This record gives sequence, C-alpha cells and structure tokens, in this order.
Amino acid sequence: MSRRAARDPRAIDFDAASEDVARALIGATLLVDGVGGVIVETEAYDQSDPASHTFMGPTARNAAMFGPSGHAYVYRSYGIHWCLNFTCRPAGHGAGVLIRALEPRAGIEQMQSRRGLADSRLLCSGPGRLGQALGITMAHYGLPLDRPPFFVAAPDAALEVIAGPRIGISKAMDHPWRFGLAGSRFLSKPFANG
DNA sequence: CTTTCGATGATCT
DNA sequence: GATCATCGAAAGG
Repeated sequence: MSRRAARDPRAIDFDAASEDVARALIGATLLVDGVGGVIVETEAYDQSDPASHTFMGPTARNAAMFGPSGHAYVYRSYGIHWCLNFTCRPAGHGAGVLIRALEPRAGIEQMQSRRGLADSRLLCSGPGRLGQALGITMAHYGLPLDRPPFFVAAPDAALEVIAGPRIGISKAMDHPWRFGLAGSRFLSKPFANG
C-alpha cells in the first residue's frame, strides 16, 4: 500500500494489482477540471495479458504504464477517440485500468456540449464517449491523479460489483477483468448476470 | 431488437 | 500493410 493510500481513506491504492484497482474504482468519483461523476465500469490490463498494450514490453506509447502508479495513461482509439486509463504497478510491470463508463454528476452541461448530446445516459457510457465528455487529450498523458486537473476519491460505502469478460478485444477473452456497478444504467453494455 | 460497416490515424511488424 | 482496449448510422427482422 502506498503512503498516500495508508494516510487517506478516500485515496485509491494504485500499487495493487490492476485487477484489484479496477474493482476498487467502481463507485469512485472521478473529476477532470471539475467535470465528471461516479465510475461504474472499468477493465484491468497488465503485462502478462496478451490483450494489453504493455504485453510486448515498453514502447513510446505505453511508457506511462511502466512509470509510477496513480497516473493517467491516455491513448487514441481507432484514430478517433481518446481513452483514459489509470496506471498501476504490481511487481513493477506495465499495468493499468481502462475507465469505461461513469454516471454523470458534475458539469453535465459541459459534457452535453462536448458530446453534442443531451441524453445523460449516453454521455459517458463507453471509453470513447467518456474521453470526449471529460475533454481528455494527450495533454493529460502521464499526469498524476491526486491533483488538478484530476480528482479521484474512493467510494465511501461498500457497493455491489459484478465482473465479466472484457469488451472489444480479440485476445484473452476468457478473463473476467471487466468490472461494473450492479444495476447501473450507465454501463456501456449490460453484464451477463445483473 | 439485431447485424453490418465506414470513419480515421497511430502503432507495430 | 494489418490491427486495433470505439462509436454511430444504416439496414434488416
């Protein structure tokens, strides 16, 4: 456990395995320049995982995931979308958590404007949508999560978290490393169970 | 409800 | 040159 996590009960322990961090982030609050909400869907990736950007070892793109934990890893998806990840560091390997969806709470008008969309349900329900709604760009690459423009706080109560296979990958599809808030209507896709 | 497909550009082989 | 940690529009039941 990091010093910060030990000191502050509302801090996330980003030094844990990405799988544990992904689970712990469900119900956490994420704000970027005051805009955001409650994380309801995440996915875990690490270097032993063929679906991970770090599977082949360090490169220019994935450098953040080989750096300190608790920082932002941003990548461009399909040439169109910006996707936001939080870095972890189990055993010093490249690992991270993809933030896939959140329930809008703060700065909803700004998110609607960035997305060109009024429906709050579709504002941040998916990594590309979330990136657009929160205004994520490469300018956020490598920034620490414990100070502005980022704000991250763990949930203050225990929540029911469900797990299932990850979405949009073609390798290691058997691993249940997608996590979600049970019953949330802001998921990018429903889970097989509830 | 479902499936299909184009957009669009960095990254890696 | 192929492959994407995606999205949204279009077409078909």
